[in-house]
Amino acid sequence: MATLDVPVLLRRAGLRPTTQRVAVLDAIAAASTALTAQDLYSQLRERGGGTGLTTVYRTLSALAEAGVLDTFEQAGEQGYRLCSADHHHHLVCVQCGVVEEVEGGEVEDWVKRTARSRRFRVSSHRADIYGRCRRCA
Amino acid sequence: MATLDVPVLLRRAGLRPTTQRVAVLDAIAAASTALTAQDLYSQLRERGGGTGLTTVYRTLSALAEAGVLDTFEQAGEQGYRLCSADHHHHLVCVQCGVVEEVEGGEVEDWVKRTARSRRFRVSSHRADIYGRCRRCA
DNA sequence: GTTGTTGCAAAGAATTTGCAACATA
DNA sequence: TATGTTGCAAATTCTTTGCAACAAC
Repeated sequence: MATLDVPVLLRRAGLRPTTQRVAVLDAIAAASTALTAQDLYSQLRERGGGTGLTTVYRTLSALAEAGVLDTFEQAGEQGYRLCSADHHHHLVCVQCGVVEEVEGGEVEDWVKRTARSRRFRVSSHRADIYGRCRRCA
Repeated sequence: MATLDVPVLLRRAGLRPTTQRVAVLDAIAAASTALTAQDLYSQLRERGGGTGLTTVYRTLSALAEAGVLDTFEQAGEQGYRLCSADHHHHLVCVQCGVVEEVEGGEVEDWVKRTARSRRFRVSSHRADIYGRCRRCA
């Protein structure tokens, strides 16, 4: 894994790298699954760092908005996962929750072709695969 | 559009075709966009039919579970849309909300190929395109 | 009659907002 | 110092549950 400079990532997103934000992003970066605001709040709280739930919510929204995090719906809650800057898709393990990024390949052609035939002006698309990962299968 | 027998659809889903359920499914069938439980509740209420919010929620969950409805996340709310029985994907207009079903085409190949290369056992997948429909573009 | 269904009121749960104290550039 | 940030408490909102009355088979 490439070294990750959390403070720089925050600055790039237009956010001051405060102690709390760094703690949130560090925790997300260390995870291989998507985490919810509540997950992060308990996790940070256990580790003693005093970060408020409100701050966790605000940090996550801002980072998702900035494209630093991908979002996933998980049983009525919003999950967040660190992601690469380039466009990508996901392989989500329904058992352990691990999320792997994968390239779109044929999906991108499908999007173009489909949009053209329906005269649809594409602004974005999303394609995810759910199942069991190598370890859980 | 093929004629739609709402009571039969309900029975197939293992639900008694009560007045309230028929009203809910009728309203969904008449819509070209995904509707939330709250949407449906107000709509049915305006039309005078007395259907409780609880019933709307319960009907929607049951129908989604039975595969009669597709679900979409819309700003923290769950949207529901009538769907065909066969596997399909969507074209969602971000302006007017219209949802069109489309076939997967290359997507299906991509899913197989990707899963194989990552040794992933697929249980489902989802691919949706967002943008402006013909009329809104 | 038996079993499924409804809907109110209350409970639950996630998320947002107001605002005064605080930290950073 | 000016502006961005925090976090508590309260408010919002969506959704679920308990339960007694009711409807369908």
